[in-house]
Amino acid sequence: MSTLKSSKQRDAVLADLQSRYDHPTAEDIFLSVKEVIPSISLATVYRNLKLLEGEGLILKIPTGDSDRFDGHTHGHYHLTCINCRRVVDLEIDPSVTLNALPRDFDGTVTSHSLMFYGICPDCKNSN
Amino acid sequence: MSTLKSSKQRDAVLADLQSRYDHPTAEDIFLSVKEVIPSISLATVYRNLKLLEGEGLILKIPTGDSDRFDGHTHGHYHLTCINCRRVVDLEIDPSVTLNALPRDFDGTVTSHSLMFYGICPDCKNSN
DNA sequence: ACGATAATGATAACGATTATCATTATTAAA
DNA sequence: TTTAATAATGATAATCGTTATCATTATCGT
Repeated sequence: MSTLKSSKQRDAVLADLQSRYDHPTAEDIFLSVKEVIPSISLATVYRNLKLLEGEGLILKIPTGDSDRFDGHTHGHYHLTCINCRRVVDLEIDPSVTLNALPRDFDGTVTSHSLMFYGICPDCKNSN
Repeated sequence: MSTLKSSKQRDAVLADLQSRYDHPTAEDIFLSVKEVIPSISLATVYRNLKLLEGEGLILKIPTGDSDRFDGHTHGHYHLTCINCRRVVDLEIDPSVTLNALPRDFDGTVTSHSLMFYGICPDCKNSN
């Protein structure tokens, strides 16, 4: 299979993502990295975001509208603001139980959704 | 403001969603409801999914690819299969803590993400 | 029935993301 | 250090999911 070769564009995308604590879209990252590498193409940003996600170096956050990305992969959670559509970090004590998840913090929580990723029973049993 | 009028198309979309336990895309629902109302348009399905979601009668599940929908709004969770891309239900004891979320059930869990919805601190403080 | 307007079906338009392709950069080996 | 193989790039076309438009039809209170 193909082996990864280094590129300054990919390094710059990763560096940008690791330096910020908002949750930018691909377009946001493109505009930001463009200041450092003016010739970079939006397609290159998308390509490298996908590669970096595959490497486990960044996280893709599906939101219903444009995907957001996060350069910090340690366990933490997010809140999507239903007013401004921003995605902000939310630190939660991991000893809290599901039925006691925050309804209230510095902002206001109205609901939550929990998605697991893995192998479904059907796929697991048909190998 | 505008008041909702009943329509058999909307009723059919809701009935379809409430009768099934997979997590169909808008296209899936379109094909299924088409068997009952052959003249229905894909646009009508999208329109009504949005209306029903606004009414709180169904749930939209963002997944990174096409959105999925769920006609069962009681508290339960989902697993996205990274192999077949299906979304399946996952019942979890609500007394479990975040740091003890399942790594294992009938299938296999490799990771999870928790998204909250509400008002972010900035929006809350600038009203 | 009637009038106001919400809902429909058909389809064009849109925005986000991916594919294509000719060119350039990286890498390991000669 | 050339060279050959191939991964990565930039530009842009294509795709795909979803939304907007618009003329027509259905619903509902009067």
